[in-house]
Amino acid sequence: MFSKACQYAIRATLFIAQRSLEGERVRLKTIAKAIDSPEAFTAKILQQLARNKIIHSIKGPSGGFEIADHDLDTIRLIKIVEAMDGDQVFDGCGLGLKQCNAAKPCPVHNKFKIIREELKNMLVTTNIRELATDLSVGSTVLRM
Amino acid sequence: MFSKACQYAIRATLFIAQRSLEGERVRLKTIAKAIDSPEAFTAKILQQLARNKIIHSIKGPSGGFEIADHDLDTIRLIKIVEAMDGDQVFDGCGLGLKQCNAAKPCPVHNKFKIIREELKNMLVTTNIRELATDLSVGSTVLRM
DNA sequence: ACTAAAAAGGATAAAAAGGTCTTAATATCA
DNA sequence: TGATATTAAGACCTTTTTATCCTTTTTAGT
Repeated sequence: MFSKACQYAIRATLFIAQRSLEGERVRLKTIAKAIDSPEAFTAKILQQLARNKIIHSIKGPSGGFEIADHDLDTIRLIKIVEAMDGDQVFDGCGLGLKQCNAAKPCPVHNKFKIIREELKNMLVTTNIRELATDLSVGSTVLRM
Repeated sequence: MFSKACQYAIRATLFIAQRSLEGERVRLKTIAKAIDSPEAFTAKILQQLARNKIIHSIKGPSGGFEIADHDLDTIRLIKIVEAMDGDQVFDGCGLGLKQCNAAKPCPVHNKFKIIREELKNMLVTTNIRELATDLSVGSTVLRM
């Protein structure tokens, strides 16, 4: 469904969010260990998230990554997915047909449409605070 | 959502099905042109579909590909998707977590679950005759 | 100012996906 | 039976994705 980079990005964002709720800033190494991802690759992903204003990065000793409290409410899952994978997940034809649209639908157009719309809706309505809070309450882990 | 190979596979299968409805057998070249896919790559995909008993291949002059009439009803979209992409599309965690399940769900588990189930349900209930018939009735094309 | 700790960025490598080409196998038909 | 048309199969190439490594930049603390 999503690229590996996108999956790491969501896991990393949730972990940072959870720590940000507690007022803590986290370093790359900590994040990579926590979400069980390759450290160097994760660094690239965090850069991309920072460029897209999804997380905030601080250089230097005692630096790291954090998410401002008010961003926890405004940042939705879709923002992460779009930053990493673009929008071809929910837009575009399920069969890869460029000319497929409501006026000239491919045979599975309408069947896919419903699912894509639900997926998009879910991503648009889910914010980071909600997920991070769930994460803190439950015993769930972001590792593999 | 699906790999390119899977998209080509669905398009090819639908095209073959449509022709099979008319009692016609189609050659690789015809298929590749009809669905606008690279010929050599399509050949490989057709082999895979044949090995998975989704289509039937006939060698030699006047050979080609076809789908037996009764198969048009029994073959569902999911069979194609599973043959090409495996089952990680609807099974497996949206965040790539191996340990994620209902007992120990990741934060987005339940949100994804609904969508995955609907996707799977759609693929399980959609058969090839239905789609091929739609294709014949409408003016829609399988090309890009 | 100096040092150490952190992220940023560039170059490169490995793996997977996407795609091509050549040869073999098989079937038809003169 | 032999020539030919067609798919099958596997080797090979290309591009994209995933991943690593090394150097540079920034910054806090001393």
